Amino acid sequence: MTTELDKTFDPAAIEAKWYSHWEETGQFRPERPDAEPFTLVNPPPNVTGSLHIGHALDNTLQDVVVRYERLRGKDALWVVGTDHAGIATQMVVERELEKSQDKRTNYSREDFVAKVWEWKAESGGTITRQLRRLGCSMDWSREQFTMDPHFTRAVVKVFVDLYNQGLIYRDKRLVNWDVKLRTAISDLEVETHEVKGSFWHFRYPLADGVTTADGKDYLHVATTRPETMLADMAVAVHPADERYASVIGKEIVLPLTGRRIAVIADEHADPELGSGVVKITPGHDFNDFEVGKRAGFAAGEMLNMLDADGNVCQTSDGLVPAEFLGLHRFRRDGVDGARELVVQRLKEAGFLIPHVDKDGEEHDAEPRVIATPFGDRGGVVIEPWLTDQWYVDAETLAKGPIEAVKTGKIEIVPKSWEKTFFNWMENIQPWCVSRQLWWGHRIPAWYDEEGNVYVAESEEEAYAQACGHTLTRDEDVLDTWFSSALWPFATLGWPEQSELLERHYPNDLLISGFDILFFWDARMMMMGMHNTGQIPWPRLYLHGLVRAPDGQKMSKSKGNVVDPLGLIDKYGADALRFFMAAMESQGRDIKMDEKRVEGYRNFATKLWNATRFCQANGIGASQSVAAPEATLAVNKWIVGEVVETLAELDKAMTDLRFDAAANAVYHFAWDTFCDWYLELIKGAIDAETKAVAGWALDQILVMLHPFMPFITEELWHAQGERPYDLIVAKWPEPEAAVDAVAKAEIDWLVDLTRSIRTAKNELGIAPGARLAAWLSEPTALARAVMAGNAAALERLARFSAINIGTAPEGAAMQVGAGSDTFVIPLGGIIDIEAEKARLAKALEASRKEAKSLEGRLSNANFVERAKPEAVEKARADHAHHTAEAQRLEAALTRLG
RNA sequence: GGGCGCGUAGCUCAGUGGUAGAGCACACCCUUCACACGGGUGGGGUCGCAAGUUCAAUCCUUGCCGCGCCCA
Repeated sequence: MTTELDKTFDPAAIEAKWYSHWEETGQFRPERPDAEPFTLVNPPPNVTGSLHIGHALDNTLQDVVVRYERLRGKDALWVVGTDHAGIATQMVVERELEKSQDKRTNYSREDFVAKVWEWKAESGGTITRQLRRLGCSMDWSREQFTMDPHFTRAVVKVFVDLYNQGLIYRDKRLVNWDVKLRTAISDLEVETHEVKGSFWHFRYPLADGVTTADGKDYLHVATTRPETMLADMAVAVHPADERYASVIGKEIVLPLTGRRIAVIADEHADPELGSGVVKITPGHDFNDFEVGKRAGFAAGEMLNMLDADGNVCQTSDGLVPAEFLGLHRFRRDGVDGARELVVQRLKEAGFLIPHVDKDGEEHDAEPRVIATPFGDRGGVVIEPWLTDQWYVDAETLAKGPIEAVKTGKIEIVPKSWEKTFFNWMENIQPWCVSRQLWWGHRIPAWYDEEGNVYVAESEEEAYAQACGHTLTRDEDVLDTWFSSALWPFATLGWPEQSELLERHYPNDLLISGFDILFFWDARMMMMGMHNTGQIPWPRLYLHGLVRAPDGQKMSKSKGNVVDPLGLIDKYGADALRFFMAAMESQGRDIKMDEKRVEGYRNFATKLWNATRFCQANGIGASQSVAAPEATLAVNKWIVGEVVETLAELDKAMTDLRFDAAANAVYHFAWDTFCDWYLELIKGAIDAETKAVAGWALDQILVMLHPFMPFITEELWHAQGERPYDLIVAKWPEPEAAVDAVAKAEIDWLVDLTRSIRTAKNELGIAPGARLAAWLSEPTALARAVMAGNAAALERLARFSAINIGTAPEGAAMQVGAGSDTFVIPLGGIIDIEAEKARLAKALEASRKEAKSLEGRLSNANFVERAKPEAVEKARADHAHHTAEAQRLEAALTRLG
């Protein structure tokens, strides 16, 4: 029994119902112990996050894959969870506190962390609820969080193991310091932007009466960061720069501090740039740090003049004048900082070399565009800062993944990303993994009174190592990406060798945006291969960004973000999902196009109404997975069309061509099934046709289900009693082949129908007019169709009668189908000249084609050297067009 | 500066070594008993420019122009 459907399709009415049904009945991961496993892990969204359009794309693609594999009978597991997102989450909770004039430092670390957990319990589930609205079928019963106890154990073990293997170490070097968030960040979290700045020129006086070769008693240095001169430790010139050969090893008396610093030779100084002299501040510049090391300064000796907030502090030699202490590094909130004061004092003391512009005017500095590093979270200028941090030896860990991608053990789709991947991996820098935050995985390292470090999985073990020393635990936490890098295996229970892990690791595929290729994907490869000895997944699919309609990147500040939930409210989750899949053509960015989402909502409605038609005609749920027996050409034909569509769909899914897969089902459902099959069977729906039509509709529902899970599940049940829900139905197995004879007959019928419609339209005859047709010498094909599909033929072609024989003299319209020509007398109804013009136009087109093909075929080079298939096709096309031209000529002759 | 990618119908995008397709938009027709969130028909492209390879190039090669992204 079918359930009667409403006239209008309302997505909202069915979405919530089916989702909770699936989830409550455990169908996102049915028990399939004997089935082949299929595993996908979801890039864990930030626990602070809410669903944006990028998540909608990413998760739709994953859900399409998972539902597809589940329908194909696999033990499909889609791992889901959230990421504790260290900085982001801490910021959210700190902002909450600020609302009541409160702040983090009013609490103990333990109390603050407890507050974060409270926040998570109350507000951390937003995005997971939203993923449900999108219809995503992840296994919520095993939902994970990167700070779950078992996950934390995995993180600690990896840290300790890597430390013991010498792949994690503590080092004093420059880090990217975010002065707003007061933490180190990794180089990936730094974004370089070009900003307008200044370039100042100074005189650095030579000490002890030394002069340069050309008699100057100073060296000319230039800088975009004058404040750092308070911590200058040297001035460098190129060793081969003859201008300065005589002053190498001599000293400078640094203005303001009076510090005596040496002139050193280092290839970092480029003789071509400016004066060829550069100031060296090893404690505040990455290049200078390297120069400083080469000049013999140990990291511990390098001068530091800034505190964690970016304010000036006293250097270890105590030479920074008091008036600078406490000033911010540069102008902030309208208040001048150390930069401005340094320039002012140097100018007053005559050390500033003014910049003369092209109009001859003097300025303190030369305007310049400067590539400046900013923190991606805090948004402030990053300060290279000398601190002790923990580093992962990424270079060593990268070797396995590089090899895996090179040998094809890991395939990156689309392949064009491989070059980018290699370029980054082969030049990878030590990965700074410590963060000066309270929220996160605390680093399992303890220090004794003398500063010796003990790395252990627990405090007890650390004490055991420390032989009676009193220990203090490292204050820092780990980079969030350090833990999410373990996602493919720690979510499955690693380090325990559980059955789950055994079965589902390596995973089968990872789908992510290309923007996290380095942040996450590459690090999963490193951590996965190092810790488990196996690749995390054999395939990595990278998709692009969803852009605003005008092609711009969506951002809150631009105000051009499109809310996926709003689109779901308006058009339904199925429509949004179908849009995402249909637009995803391997890696290209997707421009938001709401009209297109609307179009897919229309598609859903079309399917809804097609089902209503079926119901009204006694077409219900199919009784078998295999195609029913068919004797009628239309039925044989539609079975064959299902077979072909299925092959197309499977091929597309194998290739991860989501657009091709979506379009294959769309085209079959709308064009083939609705526009032709249903029209062909109308008025002649016998038992066989009911069975075949019901089966064909079911195949649409199954094939479409990965893309549009809600409406398909609704219609699946509306069609009658079912042994199981669609979500766990059987993937089509028609056990039938394409019937070439049936196909030829239906193609002929379609061809005829189109020709008649076109002719009527061009001649201004009402489309519904029923006309008698004459066929003088029907082909075998025409006879077969007339015998087997008489009802459909009359219905679609709108014939009142088909007469075999010669048509009576007089005005007539002539239409072709295959090699047959129908003559349709239209005495008095049409303008003969109009019909002649119509035929003449068609004749011209056919002749032109035939001539072009003839030209090609008469070219000996083509016939001899082209592929045989190409020649064969050209011959066939030529024959067809020649015949068509003859047919049209005859038709014109007949009109006189 | 290095790397990657893009430029195909008005718009958004597929595509193939044998002279191009989809959706939307547009024009005209249709209140045909599933659907106007529909049906039918049609117009519209020198496939960025130039040279080369080839019997044949939108598809391959090179250069140029324009646009975007990543890295330094």
